[in-house]
Amino acid sequence: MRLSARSEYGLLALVDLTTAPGGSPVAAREIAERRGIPPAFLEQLLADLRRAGIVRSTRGAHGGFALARGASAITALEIVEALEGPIVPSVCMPNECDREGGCAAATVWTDVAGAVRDALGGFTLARLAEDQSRLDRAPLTCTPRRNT
Amino acid sequence: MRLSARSEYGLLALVDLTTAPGGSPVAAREIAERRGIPPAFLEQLLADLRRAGIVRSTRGAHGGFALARGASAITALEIVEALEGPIVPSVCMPNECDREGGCAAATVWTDVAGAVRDALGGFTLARLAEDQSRLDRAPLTCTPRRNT
DNA sequence: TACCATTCTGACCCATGTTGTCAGGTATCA
DNA sequence: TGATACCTGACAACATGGGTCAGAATGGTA
Repeated sequence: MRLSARSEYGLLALVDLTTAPGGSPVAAREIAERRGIPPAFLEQLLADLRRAGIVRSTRGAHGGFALARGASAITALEIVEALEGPIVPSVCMPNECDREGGCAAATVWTDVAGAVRDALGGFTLARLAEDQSRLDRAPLTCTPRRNT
Repeated sequence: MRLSARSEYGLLALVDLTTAPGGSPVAAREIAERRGIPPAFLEQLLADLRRAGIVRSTRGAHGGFALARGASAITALEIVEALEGPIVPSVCMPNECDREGGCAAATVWTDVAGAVRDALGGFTLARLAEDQSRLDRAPLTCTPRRNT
């Protein structure tokens, strides 16, 4: 029962973008270095976030990424779903279960999915960036599971 | 963001045990056949559930498994945690994050974990069994992701 | 126009986890 | 004593996740 590192990296990168001054784009490599994220991997994530309309990109020299909307209009739910697909805690969901009426387990998974969506939807990127800057002045280096 | 088939199978098997008459033990193979669960795999799950104190087993002829407690005293949370380990949605949880104060992402994962635990804790095995018998009279055959 | 910075895309690799299977051991009852 | 059924550990096949790499496309800048 866990989210992948994609969500972790994505949230960190977007918090980074939120604190970037003005609307000037930030290069992926710059974010990657600051946050300790593998650069090539981060590019993939940013591409997904762009396709989801969360981020906009400008190519060429002095290009990079910037938020497509205000940070208070972006929720953690959007980010996670953009990076991991829809929140579906099990294979046997109501409409995919072999049984017509669904089985009792399906109602459990539906409730869990709703709870997760509610929890994630309660966080805006603006709040996260605020929390972050309150947590520390030093550069953020939350580096989960780096293989040495 | 999903639970594995272990939880699915475990819930189905325990619902099956709940509706078993009296306290007489039910053989694992019997449950497996009725629910369409691979027998040897189910044995592993039942062993985990026994170690978690959710189920008690009696060996030998006419042996089998039965609930260790009343069905209203067993929650879906217990079952899922027994089969999949603790609900930890990400690697970077408060106490495991490299940063001392934790990063902003950690608070998100903590909230999500709490929401999932609450949702799962809201379901008792008794309610699930009741839901199930209300859903159908026919034998339950919720068979997720059978290969062919 | 030529060059460079940067995004973009797809293919690929490796480690790990999931979903089982199998063989044999052990306890209990008839 | 034999049949039944749990118990345990090893193992195999497959899917997924995490990450790398090469190269193409695009747009600023000199």
